[in-house]
Amino acid sequence: MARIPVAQRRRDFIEAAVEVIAAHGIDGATTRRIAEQAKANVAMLHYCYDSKEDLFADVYTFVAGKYREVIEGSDPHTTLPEAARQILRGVMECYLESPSFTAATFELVSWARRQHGDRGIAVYDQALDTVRKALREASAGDSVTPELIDEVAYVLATLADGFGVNWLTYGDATVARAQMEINCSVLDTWLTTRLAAVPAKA
Amino acid sequence: MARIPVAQRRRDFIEAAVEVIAAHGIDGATTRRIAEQAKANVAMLHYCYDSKEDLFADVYTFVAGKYREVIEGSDPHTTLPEAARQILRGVMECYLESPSFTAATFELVSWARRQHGDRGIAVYDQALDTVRKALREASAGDSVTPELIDEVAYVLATLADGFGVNWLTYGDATVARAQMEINCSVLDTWLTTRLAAVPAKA
DNA sequence: GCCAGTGTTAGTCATATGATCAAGATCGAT
DNA sequence: ATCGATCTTGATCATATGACTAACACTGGC
Repeated sequence: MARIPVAQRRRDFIEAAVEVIAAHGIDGATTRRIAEQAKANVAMLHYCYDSKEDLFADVYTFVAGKYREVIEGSDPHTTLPEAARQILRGVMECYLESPSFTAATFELVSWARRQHGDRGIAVYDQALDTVRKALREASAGDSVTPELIDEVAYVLATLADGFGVNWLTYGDATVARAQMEINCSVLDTWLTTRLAAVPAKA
Repeated sequence: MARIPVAQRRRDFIEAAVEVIAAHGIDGATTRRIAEQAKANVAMLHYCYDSKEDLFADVYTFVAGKYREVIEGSDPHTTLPEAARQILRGVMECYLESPSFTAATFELVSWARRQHGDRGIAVYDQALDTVRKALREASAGDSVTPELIDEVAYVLATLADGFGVNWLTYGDATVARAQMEINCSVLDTWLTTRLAAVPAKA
């Protein structure tokens, strides 16, 4: 009987939950399945968490945290277009790296829309906000309008989401890599044109 | 007691199913809920359809049909960029017009990924294929490589999917309209640059 | 008044769920 | 070696919900 401290067990359950949500959807993510995935047992799950809800709360913060990590990971001392590029690439790379994370996130957001519960929308919202903040910091010098920041953030989200849906649907990493490049070039061409339209608006 | 012929009833059930799938996900789309939404009862559903599966089959073809309709709706005698523009706008307009259809489609595709069952992926696949065909027809004269067609089709899908996710998540039609315009301009700038790179490749 | 198509009520049966418990196993400090 | 705290387990509960059905009731044309 391998004795594992509760803290580690909790982490295991969170990871397992992500995996199960990716594979079976939120509704299919039952305590039994999660326990099995975590190589534990239903009673163990309730030993670590009072309820399924409690576990899921941890899953939300885990997912949100990973987004923050990836988005803030880009170096802050750069230009707006460079920051945008890095964020988009970072997120897509992260999706590519972990299909389960990607799928779980999409399930979460989709589930949040159905329920009125705002936790899942919060994930999307927080991520977008982090993006905006990062973009704002990168373009600190060249007074850029908040509207433009919003626009860039939205385009980033769109390209990342579109990439995610396609990658999840087809599941072919080679194809996905190619499409990652396409998305980057789409962002690039649009950004140059868009920024040229508002040139160094002092 | 309003007597309604079976054919009409079937149509009602299909529409009801779309609504329920949008609101509760595929797993939450139970016969009870669908029947209730269709202002009928479970037994009536089984009077029109042998099984839930049978009804769902009709739902798939309904959704796939709507995509084909929208995509092929654009007039065929035009240029590649114009066709691309029209398709993207058409699809986004269609999403905007019917959130339930949009949500149901995304649920379907997501569900298809989870199951191994290919029916949902088929919807995505068919739609992409229809797009490719439409683009090919539009650019019939100016010998365009199949690779370029694929690329444009993918970008269209990405922008449409990204739009869909955002629109579903926030549900604000005013915002969505603005973002529709942004997506169109993204497509435009990218397409011009992309096509300029391969100028009239005779 | 009959009969085929249409509509309803009230169930059956099977399965899966989240949650909990009592009992045991293991460990670390004393 | 012992003892309390920490982990682990299989079994069980109460309940909800699912798809599907059987048997009966209404309607309207003939």
